[in-house]
Amino acid sequence: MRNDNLLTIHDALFSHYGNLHWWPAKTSYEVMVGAVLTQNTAWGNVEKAIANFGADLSPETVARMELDALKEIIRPAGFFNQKALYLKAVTAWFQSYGYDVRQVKRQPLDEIRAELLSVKGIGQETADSILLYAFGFPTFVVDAYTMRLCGRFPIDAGKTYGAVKNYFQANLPKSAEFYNQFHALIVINAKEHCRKKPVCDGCPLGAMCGKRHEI
DNA sequence: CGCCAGGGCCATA
DNA sequence: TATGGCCATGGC
Repeated sequence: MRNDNLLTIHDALFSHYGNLHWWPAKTSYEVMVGAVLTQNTAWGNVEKAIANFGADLSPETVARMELDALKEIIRPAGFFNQKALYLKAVTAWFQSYGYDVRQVKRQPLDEIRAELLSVKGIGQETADSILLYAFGFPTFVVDAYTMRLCGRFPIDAGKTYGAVKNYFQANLPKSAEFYNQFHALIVINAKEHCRKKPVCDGCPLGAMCGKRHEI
């Protein structure tokens, strides 16, 4: 086995979980909101917050809403004082494109990414999540699950966000669809098996994992 | 009960 | 550049 080959890992996960067609959201804007709300937060809590918006989770609504009202809606997602400000900020950024997904997609990836990183509350992971899952840009998302995977496998992907992201992008087909799918597979497997406290029984990566026998 | 979850900001050295 | 403290809820 070539355990330095990310494709080996991807193929094993894909064989097990199949095509996930992922990120649980109906609209691009909902992806943006979810990306902010899930910062260091369990997705189940994000779902409660999303549900509190009711049928009207639109950028226009959030832009118009009183800050205190927004805080109450997103309270279940935690860190609501900051996240309410973050949602206002990213919504204002989206407004500069007329809330038009097509306008955003027309811009160069590097420019859009730099813009998002300048928005309060949007760090590298949140930016890449929005770029990939809301707008379909080919940029790989490095999250805690990805870092954990790298830590447990005998691969030298680097330590910083940028290093790991570059490693993935250098060793995978440059495709938004592929990045989307692979990251989704990493998340699913991290939740089911590659937890902080590992559940190795039945893990599709099995013997590939360098820490498999050290637990 | 304590631990943890799909981070990011800010102050400090 | 690189740590450390802080933010908050809900599931287990």
